[in-house]
Amino acid sequence: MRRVGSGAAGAPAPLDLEGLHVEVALRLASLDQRYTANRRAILEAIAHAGRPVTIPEILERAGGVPQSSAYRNISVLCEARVARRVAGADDHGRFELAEDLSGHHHHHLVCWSCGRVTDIAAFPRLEQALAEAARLAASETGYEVDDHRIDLGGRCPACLGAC
Amino acid sequence: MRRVGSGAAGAPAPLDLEGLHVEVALRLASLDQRYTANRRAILEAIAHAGRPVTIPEILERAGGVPQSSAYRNISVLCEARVARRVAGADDHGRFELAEDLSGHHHHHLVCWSCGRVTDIAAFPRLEQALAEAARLAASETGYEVDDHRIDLGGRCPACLGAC
DNA sequence: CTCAGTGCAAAGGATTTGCATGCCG
DNA sequence: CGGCATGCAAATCCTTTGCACTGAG
Repeated sequence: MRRVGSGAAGAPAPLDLEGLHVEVALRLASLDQRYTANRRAILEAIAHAGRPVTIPEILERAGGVPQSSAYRNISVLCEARVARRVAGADDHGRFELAEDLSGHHHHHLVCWSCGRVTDIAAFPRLEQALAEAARLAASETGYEVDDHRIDLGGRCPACLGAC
Repeated sequence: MRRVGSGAAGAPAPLDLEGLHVEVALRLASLDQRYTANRRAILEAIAHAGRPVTIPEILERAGGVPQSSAYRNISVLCEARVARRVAGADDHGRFELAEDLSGHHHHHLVCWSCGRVTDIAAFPRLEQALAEAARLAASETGYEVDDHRIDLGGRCPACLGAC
């Protein structure tokens, strides 16, 4: 589990767990939701992964949380804008910490062979061009554009090796 | 490589169905696959949609094709690089014609409220910045990057109205 | 005490697969 | 002919839900 693009090994973005929990509790509270042990476990599993994780991965990392609770709580965390659902190569749910909590805007590098997803840092130039494109697209289509996703696709080193 | 159609910017390029079928047959043949009636029906359904469609939508448009055949054939068409799977707001499969067949590189505008996906034209500046980002990401991660996807997210006019 | 959260099990949907048959090459 | 493609049905897999129970406020 490594992050690409920011910080030293192990502790990339200054993830202040304590502050994180406080903020999460706050956001949950605003929806009249509690910050329970299960939710903490799931939140930490996601926060520590450093890349989008699937439900099975969350279950492994959050040990002891039943599947149904994981699904239910992930859903709550997403509603509270604490987590975010992202799509990988396959059509199975992957989740990551909300960007305003993880502290760094990033995009994804997806291996279309094994489905692995790696975070990559955002590029200012890219963001700028994208913002412009979003404005134009919004005015052309009438959509209210408030988010974007950039995924690069390819094959990861492991899959390249297994060629 | 061939390009089908000659459309001006904005309007969907008029699809040359005949040439399209020839090219598709060719790509299938290279995988020792036949271009059967079902596959034609599915291909045309996708080609005419002008935006990523779900399996149910394909079934409607391709009338008479059984679900299992649709799934199996979509899979084959994707392997043959004739179709492409794209992810929408939910985690259900959406498919579109390969870009080198539809003739215009584009991105997607996804409504996270109703799941609708609208094609939007690509922006040169964005593509350029993206290419640069891809190069850098590849060298940092060891991935072989050969594809990208940009999705803008927001709410479509209909959903904005239903607010 | 009350209500949100929990956990189990069963339900639901989408997607995949086994198998006998049909059709193209 | 031989093998790929087909259709149907059954199997799988991921995800959601119903319901009774537990725990925090």
